Amino acid sequence: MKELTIQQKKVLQCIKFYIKKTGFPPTRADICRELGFKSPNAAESHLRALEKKGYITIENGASRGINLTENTAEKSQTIPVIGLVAAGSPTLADENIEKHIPYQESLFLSDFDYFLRVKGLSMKDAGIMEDDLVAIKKTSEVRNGDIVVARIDDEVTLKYFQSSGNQIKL
Amino acid sequence: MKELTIQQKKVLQCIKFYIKKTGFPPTRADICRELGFKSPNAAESHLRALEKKGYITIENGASRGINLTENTAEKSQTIPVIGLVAAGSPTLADENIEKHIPYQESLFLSDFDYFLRVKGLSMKDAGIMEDDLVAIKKTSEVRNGDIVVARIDDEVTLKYFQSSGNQIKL
DNA sequence: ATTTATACTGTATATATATTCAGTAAAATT
DNA sequence: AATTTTACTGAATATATATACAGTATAAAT
Repeated sequence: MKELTIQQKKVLQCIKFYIKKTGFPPTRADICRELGFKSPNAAESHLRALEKKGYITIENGASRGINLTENTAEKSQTIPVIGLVAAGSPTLADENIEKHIPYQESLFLSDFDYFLRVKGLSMKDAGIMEDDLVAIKKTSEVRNGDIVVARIDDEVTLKYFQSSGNQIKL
Repeated sequence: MKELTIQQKKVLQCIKFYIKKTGFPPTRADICRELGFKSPNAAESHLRALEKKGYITIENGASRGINLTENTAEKSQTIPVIGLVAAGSPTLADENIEKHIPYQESLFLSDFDYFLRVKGLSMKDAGIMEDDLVAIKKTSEVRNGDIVVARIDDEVTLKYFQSSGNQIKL
């Protein structure tokens, strides 16, 4: 992704801050007010630059039609731990988020969205044992041999992904 | 917090859905389009009712100035857990529901209707073990290879779905 | 019995807002 | 050296949008 200039970073920060504060994106005039610009075109130009560089998308014609791109959207500081299945212990099953672990980016090579606690031994051949934590990343591309959180008829389990022609084998 | 009417719930759901989809709140016209209203005042009235009952706040004069209240935004729905019974189809009847567990929409890519607790080891090759929870979605289309909740002679089990011509193989 | 809330249609309008056009000027890129 | 990008001011405008006003009708609350 292309680098941002200092001013563009300020505008992006301004958008994030505004959304956090009000719950909806700013207008051009709002950005001008926050950053001291005197012409709405100053904001407009920066927005188009941010769009061009892939940090935001703009819905043309719509007011406040600014949308942060996925990688731009602010990452939560803590990573939720979710129990995949609740076998046995009913006390733990009462909450599906077991806890939050503070997220330190440097600890992991790749980034991910949440931890999943493994129940059952279905993946023991892959070295994933019961109560292990699995880092899950939401993505749209899958390659053969990947271990995925599979949704079959909208049921959720961990599977190998194997696609051969039309068929998908799990 | 005051109870919402069915229509007001629909409007609130509509707002949530719109924000999730686009990243910013809907206009009155957007709500009308989504829910089939023919007058922007229909949306306006509902919004004012939702504001009065404390589910949203409205910034007067601002376009798309709708903000979900903390209570409204973080309110996690609960989904029922149903035990897989030997005979008869699983229903959402109260006597079949083991418990409700809090459900956070953002954690799963798709939505589903209820959890089913697995009894028996018929699907152990697919990695579905006893006491696992399976997320079930009520649907009318089934594809080959899907795992479905099958009912054969009043017995409910999980099966692979395999259709070849007229025959259905499980 | 009267008031209030719900649930709309339909019209109208002030203004909030995006967006274009015309400039100026410096910095970065080719 | 020429072009593009950055970084704005300032004015103008079409339209997107909130919002008020005038109705109709039913249900719920007081």
